[in-house]
Amino acid sequence: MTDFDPVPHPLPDPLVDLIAQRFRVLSEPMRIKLLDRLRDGDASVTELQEALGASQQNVSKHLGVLLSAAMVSRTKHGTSVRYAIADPGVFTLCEHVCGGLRRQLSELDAVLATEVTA
Amino acid sequence: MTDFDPVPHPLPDPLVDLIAQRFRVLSEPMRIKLLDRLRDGDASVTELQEALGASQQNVSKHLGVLLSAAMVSRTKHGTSVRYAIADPGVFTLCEHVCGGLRRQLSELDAVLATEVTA
DNA sequence: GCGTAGCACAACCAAACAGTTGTGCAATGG
DNA sequence: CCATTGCACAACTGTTTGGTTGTGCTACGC
Repeated sequence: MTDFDPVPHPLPDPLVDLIAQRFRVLSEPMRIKLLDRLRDGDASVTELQEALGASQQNVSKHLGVLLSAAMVSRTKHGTSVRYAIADPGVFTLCEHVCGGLRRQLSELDAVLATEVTA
Repeated sequence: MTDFDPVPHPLPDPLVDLIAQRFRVLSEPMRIKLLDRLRDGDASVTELQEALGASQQNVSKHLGVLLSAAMVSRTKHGTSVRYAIADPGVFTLCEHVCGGLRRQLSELDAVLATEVTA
């Protein structure tokens, strides 16, 4: 259940589109911030709005995108609505990206170092 | 060198922007296809163009984006230019995305199954 | 040199998208 | 009931961006 077949290669077109679409969902700073905030636990739209300092409509809109991608879950709770992380895998992705960024910085440092040494 | 500090939380704004920017680079099907093709080894613009069935200018443009993100490397080789994967980490990312997609499909199947059983 | 092949750059167009404004709607408290 | 709170939907706007077209530039073969 947790181990999968290797990813096909070359990637079939429909899969390519799905992958790109997934990345696109994560390509907005506000959505990253929302996910990062939800890492502390579920929250209402109002709470997220205050945490990010954005308009209520904008927050709702981005939450809608995340919900469509099934990255968050939506639960009506009285007069309020609580959003929560539905796919913790997104954090793994972010960590890998951060790792990649650090790698690039390290390489840049190395290049600059040799540059100076030379 | 290969193990890093944990990712800070909450994510500082500049880092959020970097992460989102990185994801944005990967949010285009054509760029995913280019990376997938380069997985077989380095290639010239013309080769990539023929492999993807796209225009030369468009391929060059997307390669430029990938190059700016340091995901590919560019090497002049005679009258031709060879592009190659510079950051193999992108494939890890793609695999994680694929894994997430499969998880979602599995869950969907499970839901449908209980739906039928009920 | 001269024509050609390989590639990148700039200008343009159309589509997608983020953000705001305005509004509708459901649930709660008085 | 009625006003208020919490949220989502729709329309609009400015910006971004993917793709095309046109062009310049560099390296090679003749």
